[in-house]
Amino acid sequence: MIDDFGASLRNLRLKATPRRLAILDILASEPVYLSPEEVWQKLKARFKKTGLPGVYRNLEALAQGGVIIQIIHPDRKLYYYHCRNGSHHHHFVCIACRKVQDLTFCGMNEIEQEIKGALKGRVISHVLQVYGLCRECSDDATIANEGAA
Amino acid sequence: MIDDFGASLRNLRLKATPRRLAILDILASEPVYLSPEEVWQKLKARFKKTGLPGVYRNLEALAQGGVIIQIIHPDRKLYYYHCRNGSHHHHFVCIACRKVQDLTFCGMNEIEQEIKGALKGRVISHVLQVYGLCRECSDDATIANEGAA
DNA sequence: CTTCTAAACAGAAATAAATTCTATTTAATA
DNA sequence: TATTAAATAGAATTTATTTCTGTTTAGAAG
Repeated sequence: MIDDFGASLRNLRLKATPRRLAILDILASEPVYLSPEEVWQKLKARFKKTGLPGVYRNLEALAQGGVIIQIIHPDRKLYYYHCRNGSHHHHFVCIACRKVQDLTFCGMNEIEQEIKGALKGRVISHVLQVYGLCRECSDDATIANEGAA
Repeated sequence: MIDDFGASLRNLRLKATPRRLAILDILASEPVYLSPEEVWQKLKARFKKTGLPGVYRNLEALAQGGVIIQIIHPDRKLYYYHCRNGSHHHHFVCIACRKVQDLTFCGMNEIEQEIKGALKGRVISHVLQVYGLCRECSDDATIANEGAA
């Protein structure tokens, strides 16, 4: 299945500009999340003229439209990731290799119950993200530790 | 029950300096989260000489030690909140009045199962935070809407 | 295929949250 | 009370991110 970025953009009333399509292509080709600066570096390989503010603007618009997602990172910088899975879900983020993996469980139903019931509040949005080591990086760490021991 | 900030700090091997205790007192007196800048403003009312870098350093050290918590905010700025509840839990944050309320549900057991099982990864940490309107702000919004209709 | 217009853009400049640095002070321990 | 590592003030700096201005362009309409 090939992603039709043009259609995604049309749905969002965003013009399918070469830079915008390239940014999507760059993100979709990566199994890891990228910083705006990194996206820009890769974009510069495809366009002689291209500015960082445009990258920021595009990433924000695409994330706003749900075509890509923002990664909440402990270092407080922005990162972006293209996620093929369109339905609501959360991510397990490897802090070593930056790989992103989908999670199926999201306890928001229970939490929403609690907020509506006990707190009588209204939920607008939520963030849930799990940090750790993916299988490969976990194995590496084990080997490294064994070597050191 | 009165919080013994001195004991908390001793446990963390942090000196109980007047500024540090005042920062804790300021945060513990607020039902809402504060920015470092706001903490500084309140601290300046108590000390003639006091600098913003010191506030940042203290807030970071205290959050590191778990005496206060960092609020992950959509505006990507840092906020801090003193939470009396020492056990693991998450928060419902009102984006209108900044009030913070404890949540009891945390689906990390299920998620940890999923990560260990299907993904064979290792969990290090997680963030879960819910944004919305608290009961009071929710009521206000309803009244405002009715007035407008 | 042209014309038109709002959106997208480059590049420079600005913003401001957060951090680093150096010299000075101070809390905690003996 | 002497000692010392930690904490601090205040100035300077960093840097991710945003704003601004003039130019270009994608997409719609004719």
